[in-house]
Amino acid sequence: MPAAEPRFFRIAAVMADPTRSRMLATLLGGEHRSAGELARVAGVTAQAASTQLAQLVDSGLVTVRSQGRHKYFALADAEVAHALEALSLVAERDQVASRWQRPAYQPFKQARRCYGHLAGELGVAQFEMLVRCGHLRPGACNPAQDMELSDSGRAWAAELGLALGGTSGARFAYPCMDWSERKDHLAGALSRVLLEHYLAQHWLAAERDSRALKLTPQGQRVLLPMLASGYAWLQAELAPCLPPASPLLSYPRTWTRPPPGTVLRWPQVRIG
Amino acid sequence: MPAAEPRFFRIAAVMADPTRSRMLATLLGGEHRSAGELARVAGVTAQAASTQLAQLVDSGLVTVRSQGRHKYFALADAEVAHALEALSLVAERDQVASRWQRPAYQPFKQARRCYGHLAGELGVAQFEMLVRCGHLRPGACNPAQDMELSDSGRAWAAELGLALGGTSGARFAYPCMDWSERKDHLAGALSRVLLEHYLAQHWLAAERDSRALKLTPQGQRVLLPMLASGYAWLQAELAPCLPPASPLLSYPRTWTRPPPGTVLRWPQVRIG
DNA sequence: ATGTCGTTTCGGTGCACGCCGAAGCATTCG
DNA sequence: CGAATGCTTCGGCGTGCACCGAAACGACAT
Repeated sequence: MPAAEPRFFRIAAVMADPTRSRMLATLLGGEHRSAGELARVAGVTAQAASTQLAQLVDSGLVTVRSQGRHKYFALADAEVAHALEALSLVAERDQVASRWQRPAYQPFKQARRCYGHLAGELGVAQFEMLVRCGHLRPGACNPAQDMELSDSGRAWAAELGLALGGTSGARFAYPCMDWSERKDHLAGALSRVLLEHYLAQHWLAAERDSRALKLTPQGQRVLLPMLASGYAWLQAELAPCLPPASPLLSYPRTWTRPPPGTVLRWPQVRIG
Repeated sequence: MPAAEPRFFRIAAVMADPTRSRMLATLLGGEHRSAGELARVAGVTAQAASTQLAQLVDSGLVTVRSQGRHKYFALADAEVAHALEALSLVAERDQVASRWQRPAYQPFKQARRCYGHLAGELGVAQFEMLVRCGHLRPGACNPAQDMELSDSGRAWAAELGLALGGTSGARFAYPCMDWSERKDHLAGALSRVLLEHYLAQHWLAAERDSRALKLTPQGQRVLLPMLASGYAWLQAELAPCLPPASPLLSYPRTWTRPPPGTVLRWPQVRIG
């Protein structure tokens, strides 16, 4: 007798088409996109896109919102995003060294959206800075997966001018494996607010039709040292298991490893 | 211009076939299976199975080992298992209430293998017991994802007669989202040793051609109260967000919630 | 109203691929 | 050695499905 029918293959089948996968990869940024945009990004005619999008919606991977004569599509939820990331992690397994060094993928590797939060080298740097500085720690009620801000973390957020009011409902903060870096970055409501803040401050700029994010000159001055500072001594510490460094993070490193047990605080950054 | 070609769709395509998905689901148990076994489980002829298995190997999802005239297949690594679990999590989203209550899926929901470790209700109970009793805590070097045994945890393991020698190399312990329970269970080397121990003690018995695990009468007497005890007050505490209880875990609950901060120890269990 | 734009439906084409039966190699055993 | 077992390769069949062109539908604009 054959085994109990697994159900995941239906979901896999929806993800298994190049056109649909391009659409999903675009939506993985976490923004809403119209059917036309997605058709263009996927490189097919509008008719084809319409059919594929209908399948994505039927399967529950994607949600739609009609607005006038437009239709806006978005990933259904974080679990879908997570599944896509997990697949990418497997798919890019052997590619870490080669693929990511090709110039076309550099912006993507450096910083990109991942379901509304910051991923890539900058995302990993952000996460490690927060954890290593003691701003972020395992949550009290679910220490296995959820994270929470410490006192110093809340101070850091306040200093940054972050509005943490509207973060109820969704999970606040949790680690998410980054498939280009193969290390964790930060996911959850906190991370979304952070990215929105970075964009509002014009430290990062969104590329059209892409999940890639570009560091602006102001970002180079303010954001990069903030995130990379925690990364500097980290990189020295973890050197053996790190992939070759990207030029992006070869920012002057002035920080030295603090004595163990020290709770670090990000040095005063005044935002104009 | 079309977007950068995502690569995950190739992996998804391999998982998207019913036959291959049945094979993968079987291998998700973590054991090696011969081509013939997999053909039988998938309900196809040997030729068809051979073709599909070749694709699974080519794609890197599965590894092979030849032994005489047999070929033994296994999942390539934990990342593949993780991707399959993540897909299942999406695929079973709406099914939690209905599907899992059908009698045919009960044994599967109660206890099963997940890449060599214990999953299902028992797996979740085990994880929550370990965390809530203070035996397992966030790891020192990677608090975000890895876990480690506390002193009480090591004592508990020693008491159980666990051999933790051969657990170097692979990740020691980390949480893994259970797609039938939608809560974490324990993954990693520790978890594998635990499951092997349970099987060696004949507390759990493996089903043929299936990932389902069956609680033996001895298991009901010894293992179930050990795992469910931590679950008892937990269930009361988390009642609002818990799915309807399974008959499996309606074991008499004698434990009450300890005062906060208490480090719990599993009461003496002497194993004959 | 008429035109424009974004999206959908229809009919038809072509390719990819999963299956089986039969035959072909290996390995093990009597 | 020949028979049995486990797996693989080959040829052919059938189906599913992604695509396009053409046409239709709806919302908005002038």
